[in-house]
Amino acid sequence: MTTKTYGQYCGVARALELVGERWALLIVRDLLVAPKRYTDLKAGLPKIPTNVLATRLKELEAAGLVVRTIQPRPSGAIVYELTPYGAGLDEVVLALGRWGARSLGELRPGEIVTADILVMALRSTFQPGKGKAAYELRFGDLVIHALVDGDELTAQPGPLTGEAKQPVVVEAFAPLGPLLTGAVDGAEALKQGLIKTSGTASDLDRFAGSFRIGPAPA
Amino acid sequence: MTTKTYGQYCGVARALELVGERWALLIVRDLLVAPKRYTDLKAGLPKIPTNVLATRLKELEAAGLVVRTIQPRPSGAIVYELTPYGAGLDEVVLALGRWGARSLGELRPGEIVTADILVMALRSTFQPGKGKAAYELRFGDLVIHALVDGDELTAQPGPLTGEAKQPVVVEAFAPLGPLLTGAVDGAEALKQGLIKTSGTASDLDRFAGSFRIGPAPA
DNA sequence: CGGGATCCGCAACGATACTG
DNA sequence: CAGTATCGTTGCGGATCCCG
Repeated sequence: MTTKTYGQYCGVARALELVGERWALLIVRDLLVAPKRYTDLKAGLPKIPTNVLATRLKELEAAGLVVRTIQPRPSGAIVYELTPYGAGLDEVVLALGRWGARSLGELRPGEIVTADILVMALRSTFQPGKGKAAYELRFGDLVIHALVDGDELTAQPGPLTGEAKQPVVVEAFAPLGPLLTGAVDGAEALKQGLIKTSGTASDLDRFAGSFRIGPAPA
Repeated sequence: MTTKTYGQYCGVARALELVGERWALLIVRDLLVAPKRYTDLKAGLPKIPTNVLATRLKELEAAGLVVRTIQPRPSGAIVYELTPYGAGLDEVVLALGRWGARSLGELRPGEIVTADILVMALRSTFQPGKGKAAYELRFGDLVIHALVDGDELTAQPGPLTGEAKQPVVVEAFAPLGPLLTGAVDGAEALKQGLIKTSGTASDLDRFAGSFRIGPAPA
Protein backbone atom coordinates (compact mmCIF):
# COMPACT_ATOMS: atom_id res chain seq x y z
CA MET A 1 0.00 0.00 0.00
CA THR A 2 2.84 2.35 0.78
CA THR A 3 4.75 1.41 -2.29
CA LYS A 4 1.76 0.54 -4.46
CA THR A 5 1.85 3.85 -6.23
CA TYR A 6 1.29 4.44 -9.92
CA GLY A 7 4.23 6.78 -10.15
CA GLN A 8 2.27 9.54 -11.83
CA TYR A 9 1.58 13.10 -10.77
CA CYS A 10 -2.03 12.87 -11.84
CA GLY A 11 -5.39 13.34 -10.15
CA VAL A 12 -6.78 10.14 -11.58
CA ALA A 13 -3.80 8.11 -10.44
CA ARG A 14 -3.88 9.68 -6.98
CA ALA A 15 -7.60 9.00 -6.65
CA LEU A 16 -7.09 5.37 -7.61
CA GLU A 17 -4.36 5.02 -5.03
CA LEU A 18 -6.88 6.15 -2.42
CA VAL A 19 -10.07 4.40 -3.49
CA GLY A 20 -8.97 2.12 -6.29
CA GLU A 21 -8.73 -1.05 -4.27
CA ARG A 22 -11.37 -3.67 -4.36
CA TRP A 23 -14.60 -2.85 -2.51
CA ALA A 24 -13.46 0.65 -1.53
CA LEU A 25 -15.87 2.60 -3.74
CA LEU A 26 -18.75 0.32 -2.82
CA ILE A 27 -18.17 1.13 0.82
CA VAL A 28 -18.11 4.81 -0.09
CA ARG A 29 -21.31 4.36 -2.10
CA ASP A 30 -23.16 3.02 0.92
CA LEU A 31 -21.74 5.67 3.23
CA LEU A 32 -22.85 8.36 0.80
CA VAL A 33 -26.43 7.40 1.55
CA ALA A 34 -25.99 7.53 5.30
CA PRO A 35 -23.45 6.85 8.06
CA LYS A 36 -23.38 3.23 9.05
CA ARG A 37 -22.09 0.72 11.50
CA TYR A 38 -19.79 -2.12 10.64
CA THR A 39 -22.62 -4.61 10.64
CA ASP A 40 -24.79 -2.46 8.42
CA LEU A 41 -21.98 -2.19 5.90
CA LYS A 42 -21.50 -5.92 6.04
CA ALA A 43 -25.21 -6.45 5.48
CA GLY A 44 -25.18 -4.16 2.45
CA LEU A 45 -22.12 -5.92 1.02
CA PRO A 46 -22.72 -9.57 1.83
CA LYS A 47 -19.88 -10.85 -0.31
CA ILE A 48 -17.12 -8.75 1.22
CA PRO A 49 -14.71 -10.73 3.40
CA THR A 50 -14.72 -9.32 6.90
CA ASN A 51 -10.99 -8.77 6.96
CA VAL A 52 -11.20 -6.78 3.75
CA LEU A 53 -13.98 -4.62 5.15
CA ALA A 54 -11.97 -3.95 8.29
CA THR A 55 -8.83 -3.19 6.28
CA ARG A 56 -10.63 -0.84 3.89
CA LEU A 57 -12.23 1.07 6.72
CA LYS A 58 -8.84 1.58 8.33
CA GLU A 59 -7.34 2.73 5.06
CA LEU A 60 -10.20 5.11 4.35
CA GLU A 61 -9.92 6.46 7.87
CA ALA A 62 -6.16 6.89 7.60
CA ALA A 63 -6.63 8.73 4.32
CA GLY A 64 -9.13 11.08 5.91
CA LEU A 65 -12.15 9.99 3.91
CA VAL A 66 -13.95 8.37 6.80
CA VAL A 67 -14.25 9.04 10.50
CA ARG A 68 -14.95 6.37 13.05
CA THR A 69 -17.03 7.72 15.88
CA ILE A 70 -18.44 6.15 18.97
CA GLN A 71 -22.01 7.08 19.69
CA PRO A 72 -22.85 8.32 23.18
CA ARG A 73 -24.43 5.92 25.56
CA PRO A 74 -26.60 3.96 25.81
CA SER A 75 -26.08 2.75 22.25
CA GLY A 76 -22.30 3.06 22.32
CA ALA A 77 -22.33 1.99 18.71
CA ILE A 78 -19.36 2.53 16.42
CA VAL A 79 -20.39 4.51 13.38
CA TYR A 80 -18.48 5.12 10.17
CA GLU A 81 -19.15 8.38 8.43
CA LEU A 82 -17.75 10.17 5.43
CA THR A 83 -15.80 13.36 5.97
CA PRO A 84 -16.55 16.26 3.61
CA TYR A 85 -13.43 15.18 1.75
CA GLY A 86 -14.76 11.66 1.34
CA ALA A 87 -18.21 12.94 0.47
CA GLY A 88 -16.57 14.74 -2.42
CA LEU A 89 -16.58 11.39 -4.18
CA ASP A 90 -20.29 11.82 -4.68
CA GLU A 91 -20.06 12.89 -8.29
CA VAL A 92 -17.49 10.20 -9.00
CA VAL A 93 -19.77 7.47 -7.70
CA LEU A 94 -22.79 8.91 -9.50
CA ALA A 95 -20.89 9.15 -12.78
CA LEU A 96 -19.58 5.62 -12.40
CA GLY A 97 -23.04 4.31 -11.60
CA ARG A 98 -24.55 6.11 -14.55
CA TRP A 99 -22.01 4.58 -16.88
CA GLY A 100 -22.18 1.11 -15.38
CA ALA A 101 -25.97 1.00 -15.32
CA ARG A 102 -26.16 0.54 -19.06
CA SER A 103 -24.35 -2.75 -18.69
CA LEU A 104 -26.93 -3.97 -16.22
CA GLY A 105 -28.83 -6.60 -18.10
CA GLU A 106 -30.88 -9.22 -16.41
CA LEU A 107 -30.56 -9.76 -12.73
CA ARG A 108 -27.95 -12.46 -12.52
CA PRO A 109 -28.41 -15.37 -10.14
CA GLY A 110 -27.26 -14.52 -6.67
CA GLU A 111 -27.22 -10.79 -7.31
CA ILE A 112 -28.88 -8.60 -4.76
CA VAL A 113 -30.40 -5.14 -4.69
CA THR A 114 -30.33 -3.01 -1.58
CA ALA A 115 -32.09 0.19 -0.65
CA ASP A 116 -28.76 2.02 -0.79
CA ILE A 117 -28.24 0.84 -4.35
CA LEU A 118 -31.69 2.07 -5.31
CA VAL A 119 -31.10 5.44 -3.68
CA MET A 120 -27.83 6.02 -5.51
CA ALA A 121 -29.26 4.75 -8.80
CA LEU A 122 -32.17 7.13 -8.49
CA ARG A 123 -29.86 10.00 -7.61
CA SER A 124 -27.67 9.26 -10.61
CA THR A 125 -30.59 9.76 -12.95
CA PHE A 126 -31.86 12.96 -11.38
CA GLN A 127 -32.20 15.99 -13.56
CA PRO A 128 -32.92 19.33 -11.92
CA GLY A 129 -36.28 20.80 -12.67
CA LYS A 130 -38.72 23.13 -11.12
CA GLY A 131 -41.47 22.61 -8.62
CA LYS A 132 -41.85 20.25 -5.73
CA ALA A 133 -42.70 16.61 -5.72
CA ALA A 134 -42.59 13.62 -3.42
CA TYR A 135 -42.07 10.11 -4.69
CA GLU A 136 -42.05 6.71 -3.15
CA LEU A 137 -40.35 3.99 -5.13
CA ARG A 138 -40.93 0.34 -4.35
CA PHE A 139 -39.04 -2.64 -5.61
CA GLY A 140 -40.00 -5.93 -4.08
CA ASP A 141 -40.02 -5.26 -0.39
CA LEU A 142 -37.51 -2.42 -0.74
CA VAL A 143 -38.90 1.06 -0.30
CA ILE A 144 -37.16 4.37 -0.83
CA HIS A 145 -38.45 7.87 -1.16
CA ALA A 146 -37.32 11.03 -2.89
CA LEU A 147 -38.16 14.66 -2.39
CA VAL A 148 -37.64 17.01 -5.30
CA ASP A 149 -37.54 20.73 -4.75
CA GLY A 150 -36.39 22.55 -7.84
CA ASP A 151 -32.83 21.46 -8.44
CA GLU A 152 -32.53 19.90 -5.00
CA LEU A 153 -33.04 16.22 -4.44
CA THR A 154 -33.03 14.24 -1.25
CA ALA A 155 -33.37 10.51 -1.58
CA GLN A 156 -33.27 8.08 1.30
CA PRO A 157 -34.28 4.55 2.17
CA GLY A 158 -37.69 4.00 3.70
CA PRO A 159 -41.17 5.18 2.94
CA LEU A 160 -42.36 8.75 2.70
CA THR A 161 -42.98 10.37 6.01
CA GLY A 162 -44.98 13.42 6.84
CA GLU A 163 -47.77 14.68 4.74
CA ALA A 164 -46.62 15.37 1.24
CA LYS A 165 -49.30 16.71 -1.00
CA GLN A 166 -50.06 14.34 -3.83
CA PRO A 167 -47.24 11.90 -3.35
CA VAL A 168 -46.56 9.63 -6.29
CA VAL A 169 -45.99 5.98 -5.54
CA VAL A 170 -44.16 4.04 -8.19
CA GLU A 171 -43.67 0.33 -8.14
CA ALA A 172 -40.81 -1.10 -10.15
CA PHE A 173 -40.10 -4.63 -11.30
CA ALA A 174 -37.02 -6.41 -12.47
CA PRO A 175 -35.01 -5.82 -14.48
CA LEU A 176 -34.39 -2.30 -13.34
CA GLY A 177 -31.60 -1.68 -15.83
CA PRO A 178 -33.63 -0.29 -18.72
CA LEU A 179 -35.50 1.92 -16.33
CA LEU A 180 -32.45 3.39 -14.73
CA THR A 181 -30.58 4.01 -17.92
CA GLY A 182 -33.32 5.66 -19.90
CA ALA A 183 -33.55 2.82 -22.39
CA VAL A 184 -37.31 3.02 -22.12
CA ASP A 185 -39.49 6.00 -21.42
CA GLY A 186 -42.18 6.18 -18.78
CA ALA A 187 -45.06 5.19 -21.03
CA GLU A 188 -43.14 2.31 -22.52
CA ALA A 189 -42.03 1.10 -19.12
CA LEU A 190 -45.64 1.15 -18.00
CA LYS A 191 -46.70 -0.82 -21.05
CA GLN A 192 -43.97 -3.39 -20.52
CA GLY A 193 -45.03 -3.73 -16.93
CA LEU A 194 -41.69 -2.56 -15.59
CA ILE A 195 -43.40 -0.02 -13.40
CA LYS A 196 -46.84 0.93 -12.32
CA THR A 197 -48.07 3.84 -10.34
CA SER A 198 -50.83 4.47 -7.94
CA GLY A 199 -51.45 7.82 -9.51
CA THR A 200 -52.28 9.03 -12.95
CA ALA A 201 -50.29 8.98 -16.15
CA SER A 202 -49.29 12.57 -15.59
CA ASP A 203 -47.84 11.56 -12.22
CA LEU A 204 -45.70 9.09 -14.07
CA ASP A 205 -44.65 11.79 -16.50
CA ARG A 206 -43.56 14.01 -13.65
CA PHE A 207 -41.58 11.15 -12.20
CA ALA A 208 -40.00 10.36 -15.56
CA GLY A 209 -39.16 14.01 -16.04
CA SER A 210 -37.41 14.34 -12.72
CA PHE A 211 -35.35 11.20 -13.09
CA ARG A 212 -34.44 10.87 -16.70
CA ILE A 213 -36.71 7.91 -17.11
CA GLY A 214 -37.13 8.41 -20.79
CA PRO A 215 -35.31 8.23 -24.07
CA ALA A 216 -31.59 8.10 -23.60
CA PRO A 217 -29.97 11.49 -24.13
CA ALA A 218 -28.01 11.92 -27.32
CA MET B 1 -12.41 -12.27 -13.54
CA THR B 2 -15.22 -14.62 -14.42
CA THR B 3 -16.23 -15.17 -10.84
CA LYS B 4 -14.82 -11.96 -9.42
CA THR B 5 -18.21 -10.32 -9.26
CA TYR B 6 -19.49 -8.13 -6.47
CA GLY B 7 -22.85 -9.86 -6.44
CA GLN B 8 -24.83 -6.65 -6.67
CA TYR B 9 -27.28 -5.43 -9.26
CA CYS B 10 -25.80 -1.94 -9.23
CA GLY B 11 -24.27 0.34 -11.83
CA VAL B 12 -21.32 1.19 -9.62
CA ALA B 13 -20.57 -2.45 -8.96
CA ARG B 14 -20.92 -3.37 -12.62
CA ALA B 15 -18.64 -0.52 -13.65
CA LEU B 16 -16.01 -1.65 -11.17
CA GLU B 17 -16.19 -5.18 -12.50
CA LEU B 18 -15.34 -3.79 -15.93
CA VAL B 19 -12.74 -1.13 -15.16
CA GLY B 20 -12.04 -1.57 -11.46
CA GLU B 21 -8.88 -3.57 -11.82
CA ARG B 22 -5.50 -2.07 -11.36
CA TRP B 23 -4.27 0.18 -14.20
CA ALA B 24 -7.50 -0.17 -16.20
CA LEU B 25 -8.74 3.40 -15.78
CA LEU B 26 -5.29 4.82 -16.40
CA ILE B 27 -5.21 3.04 -19.74
CA VAL B 28 -8.65 4.47 -20.47
CA ARG B 29 -7.44 7.90 -19.42
CA ASP B 30 -4.64 7.85 -21.97
CA LEU B 31 -6.89 6.45 -24.70
CA LEU B 32 -9.40 9.22 -24.03
CA VAL B 33 -6.81 11.69 -25.25
CA ALA B 34 -6.06 9.80 -28.44
CA PRO B 35 -5.82 6.26 -29.84
CA LYS B 36 -2.45 4.72 -29.19
CA ARG B 37 -0.18 1.85 -29.94
CA TYR B 38 0.99 -0.62 -27.35
CA THR B 39 4.35 1.04 -27.07
CA ASP B 40 2.84 4.49 -26.64
CA LEU B 41 0.68 3.21 -23.79
CA LYS B 42 3.73 1.61 -22.24
CA ALA B 43 5.62 4.88 -22.53
CA GLY B 44 2.81 6.80 -20.85
CA LEU B 45 2.59 4.25 -18.03
CA PRO B 46 6.23 3.33 -17.39
CA LYS B 47 5.48 1.40 -14.22
CA ILE B 48 2.91 -0.97 -15.64
CA PRO B 49 4.18 -4.55 -16.05
CA THR B 50 3.94 -5.51 -19.69
CA ASN B 51 1.91 -8.60 -19.01
CA VAL B 52 -0.62 -6.56 -17.07
CA LEU B 53 -0.91 -4.08 -19.92
CA ALA B 54 -1.47 -6.91 -22.36
CA THR B 55 -4.03 -8.54 -20.08
CA ARG B 56 -5.95 -5.30 -19.50
CA LEU B 57 -6.11 -4.54 -23.19
CA LYS B 58 -7.56 -7.96 -23.87
CA GLU B 59 -10.11 -7.55 -21.10
CA LEU B 60 -11.11 -4.09 -22.27
CA GLU B 61 -11.41 -5.39 -25.80
CA ALA B 62 -13.49 -8.38 -24.71
CA ALA B 63 -15.77 -6.04 -22.77
CA GLY B 64 -16.26 -3.86 -25.83
CA LEU B 65 -14.56 -0.76 -24.47
CA VAL B 66 -11.58 -0.90 -26.79
CA VAL B 67 -11.02 -1.99 -30.34
CA ARG B 68 -7.72 -3.25 -31.65
CA THR B 69 -7.17 -2.24 -35.23
CA ILE B 70 -4.34 -2.77 -37.64
CA GLN B 71 -3.41 0.26 -39.65
CA PRO B 72 -3.12 -0.14 -43.42
CA ARG B 73 0.31 -0.50 -44.89
CA PRO B 74 2.99 0.71 -44.90
CA SER B 75 2.80 1.39 -41.17
CA GLY B 76 0.95 -1.80 -40.29
CA ALA B 77 0.84 -0.56 -36.74
CA ILE B 78 -1.55 -2.00 -34.17
CA VAL B 79 -3.66 0.74 -32.65
CA TYR B 80 -5.92 0.61 -29.60
CA GLU B 81 -8.91 2.89 -29.65
CA LEU B 82 -11.89 3.46 -27.40
CA THR B 83 -15.32 2.51 -28.67
CA PRO B 84 -18.12 5.02 -28.04
CA TYR B 85 -19.06 2.81 -25.12
CA GLY B 86 -15.57 3.06 -23.65
CA ALA B 87 -15.42 6.77 -24.39
CA GLY B 88 -18.48 7.10 -22.19
CA LEU B 89 -16.08 6.83 -19.28
CA ASP B 90 -14.97 10.35 -20.05
CA GLU B 91 -17.00 12.00 -17.31
CA VAL B 92 -16.01 9.29 -14.85
CA VAL B 93 -12.33 9.88 -15.46
CA LEU B 94 -12.74 13.65 -15.35
CA ALA B 95 -14.67 13.47 -12.08
CA LEU B 96 -12.11 11.14 -10.58
CA GLY B 97 -9.26 13.37 -11.67
CA ARG B 98 -10.96 16.44 -10.30
CA TRP B 99 -11.41 14.77 -6.93
CA GLY B 100 -7.94 13.27 -6.82
CA ALA B 101 -6.18 16.45 -7.88
CA ARG B 102 -6.73 18.05 -4.51
CA SER B 103 -4.59 15.35 -2.95
CA LEU B 104 -1.75 16.18 -5.30
CA GLY B 105 0.81 17.80 -3.10
CA GLU B 106 4.42 18.09 -4.01
CA LEU B 107 5.76 16.11 -6.90
CA ARG B 108 7.00 12.95 -5.22
CA PRO B 109 10.36 11.50 -6.18
CA GLY B 110 10.08 9.30 -9.21
CA GLU B 111 6.71 10.64 -10.20
CA ILE B 112 6.23 11.64 -13.80
CA VAL B 113 3.95 13.96 -15.71
CA THR B 114 2.95 13.23 -19.27
CA ALA B 115 1.25 15.31 -21.91
CA ASP B 116 -1.82 13.07 -21.64
CA ILE B 117 -2.01 13.76 -17.92
CA LEU B 118 -1.85 17.49 -18.55
CA VAL B 119 -4.53 17.30 -21.19
CA MET B 120 -6.96 15.44 -18.96
CA ALA B 121 -6.16 17.66 -15.98
CA LEU B 122 -6.86 20.74 -18.05
CA ARG B 123 -10.06 19.25 -19.40
CA SER B 124 -11.21 18.40 -15.88
CA THR B 125 -11.01 22.06 -14.86
CA PHE B 126 -12.78 23.43 -17.91
CA GLN B 127 -15.81 25.54 -17.40
CA PRO B 128 -17.93 26.46 -20.39
CA GLY B 129 -17.94 30.11 -21.30
CA LYS B 130 -18.44 32.22 -24.32
CA GLY B 131 -16.15 33.37 -27.03
CA LYS B 132 -13.17 31.78 -28.67
CA ALA B 133 -9.66 31.43 -27.39
CA ALA B 134 -6.51 29.47 -28.08
CA TYR B 135 -4.07 28.51 -25.38
CA GLU B 136 -0.74 26.84 -25.28
CA LEU B 137 0.32 25.40 -21.94
CA ARG B 138 3.90 24.49 -21.26
CA PHE B 139 5.31 22.50 -18.38
CA GLY B 140 8.98 21.72 -18.62
CA ASP B 141 9.41 20.36 -22.09
CA LEU B 142 5.79 19.21 -22.26
CA VAL B 143 3.53 21.26 -24.49
CA ILE B 144 -0.20 20.99 -24.92
CA HIS B 145 -2.75 23.27 -26.48
CA ALA B 146 -6.42 23.97 -25.98
CA LEU B 147 -9.05 25.55 -28.15
CA VAL B 148 -12.08 27.03 -26.47
CA ASP B 149 -15.17 27.82 -28.49
CA GLY B 150 -18.10 28.68 -26.26
CA ASP B 151 -18.85 25.55 -24.29
CA GLU B 152 -16.70 23.40 -26.52
CA LEU B 153 -13.16 22.50 -25.60
CA THR B 154 -10.60 20.56 -27.54
CA ALA B 155 -7.33 19.86 -25.77
CA GLN B 156 -4.50 17.86 -27.24
CA PRO B 157 -0.78 17.30 -26.79
CA GLY B 158 1.57 19.39 -28.84
CA PRO B 159 1.87 23.07 -29.64
CA LEU B 160 -0.75 25.25 -31.26
CA THR B 161 -0.98 24.87 -34.98
CA GLY B 162 -2.53 27.14 -37.55
CA GLU B 163 -2.98 30.79 -37.04
CA ALA B 164 -5.01 31.47 -33.94
CA LYS B 165 -5.59 35.12 -33.32
CA GLN B 166 -3.98 36.28 -30.13
CA PRO B 167 -2.99 32.92 -28.72
CA VAL B 168 -2.12 32.90 -25.05
CA VAL B 169 0.96 31.00 -24.02
CA VAL B 170 1.10 29.96 -20.39
CA GLU B 171 4.08 28.41 -18.74
CA ALA B 172 3.51 26.36 -15.59
CA PHE B 173 5.94 25.21 -12.93
CA ALA B 174 5.80 22.49 -10.30
CA PRO B 175 3.85 21.81 -8.23
CA LEU B 176 0.88 21.82 -10.52
CA GLY B 177 -1.57 20.70 -7.87
CA PRO B 178 -2.67 24.06 -6.51
CA LEU B 179 -3.06 25.34 -10.02
CA LEU B 180 -5.24 22.52 -11.21
CA THR B 181 -7.44 22.44 -8.17
CA GLY B 182 -8.19 26.10 -7.92
CA ALA B 183 -6.36 26.52 -4.65
CA VAL B 184 -4.80 29.70 -5.99
CA ASP B 185 -6.20 32.14 -8.48
CA GLY B 186 -4.50 33.37 -11.58
CA ALA B 187 -3.00 36.50 -10.07
CA GLU B 188 -1.77 34.64 -7.01
CA ALA B 189 -0.29 31.87 -9.13
CA LEU B 190 1.52 34.48 -11.15
CA LYS B 191 2.85 36.11 -8.01
CA GLN B 192 4.02 32.81 -6.61
CA GLY B 193 5.75 32.06 -9.86
CA LEU B 194 3.65 29.00 -10.54
CA ILE B 195 2.79 30.30 -13.95
CA LYS B 196 3.78 33.06 -16.26
CA THR B 197 2.37 34.15 -19.55
CA SER B 198 3.72 35.71 -22.66
CA GLY B 199 0.66 37.86 -22.90
CA THR B 200 -0.98 40.41 -20.70
CA ALA B 201 -2.65 40.08 -17.35
CA SER B 202 -6.02 40.03 -19.05
CA ASP B 203 -4.87 37.07 -21.10
CA LEU B 204 -4.17 35.29 -17.87
CA ASP B 205 -7.62 36.21 -16.62
CA ARG B 206 -9.21 34.72 -19.69
CA PHE B 207 -7.22 31.56 -19.16
CA ALA B 208 -8.16 31.39 -15.51
CA GLY B 209 -11.78 31.97 -16.38
CA SER B 210 -11.93 29.16 -18.88
CA PHE B 211 -10.24 26.63 -16.70
CA ARG B 212 -11.34 27.24 -13.17
CA ILE B 213 -7.89 28.43 -12.26
CA GLY B 214 -9.09 30.52 -9.40
CA PRO B 215 -10.67 30.26 -5.99
CA ALA B 216 -12.07 26.82 -5.37
CA PRO B 217 -15.83 26.73 -5.83
CA ALA B 218 -17.87 26.48 -2.67
C1' DC C 1 -24.42 -9.77 19.41
C1' DG C 2 -21.52 -6.27 17.42
C1' DG C 3 -16.90 -5.60 15.77
C1' DG C 4 -13.59 -7.23 14.45
C1' DA C 5 -8.69 -10.54 14.25
C1' DT C 6 -6.37 -14.84 12.42
C1' DC C 7 -5.19 -18.27 9.24
C1' DC C 8 -4.82 -20.47 4.88
C1' DG C 9 -5.14 -21.41 -0.28
C1' DC C 10 -5.40 -19.15 -4.45
C1' DA C 11 -5.55 -15.69 -7.98
C1' DA C 12 -3.69 -11.43 -9.30
C1' DC C 13 0.10 -8.37 -9.50
C1' DG C 14 5.21 -6.82 -10.10
C1' DA C 15 9.66 -7.49 -12.11
C1' DT C 16 12.43 -9.23 -15.42
C1' DA C 17 13.70 -12.05 -19.28
C1' DC C 18 12.76 -13.58 -23.61
C1' DT C 19 10.62 -13.98 -28.50
C1' DG C 20 8.14 -13.81 -33.34
C1' DC D 1 7.12 -3.32 -32.09
C1' DA D 2 4.02 -6.10 -29.62
C1' DG D 3 3.63 -8.84 -26.94
C1' DT D 4 4.71 -14.20 -23.89
C1' DA D 5 6.87 -16.72 -20.23
C1' DT D 6 8.39 -17.35 -15.78
C1' DC D 7 8.56 -16.66 -10.99
C1' DG D 8 8.51 -14.43 -6.44
C1' DT D 9 5.35 -11.59 -3.77
C1' DT D 10 1.11 -9.47 -2.42
C1' DG D 11 -3.67 -9.16 -1.87
C1' DC D 12 -8.16 -11.30 -1.95
C1' DG D 13 -11.73 -14.86 -0.74
C1' DG D 14 -13.52 -17.99 2.59
C1' DA D 15 -13.79 -19.67 6.95
C1' DT D 16 -13.22 -19.76 11.66
C1' DC D 17 -12.28 -17.82 15.95
C1' DC D 18 -12.03 -14.27 19.55
C1' DC D 19 -13.27 -10.50 22.82
C1' DG D 20 -15.97 -6.98 25.31
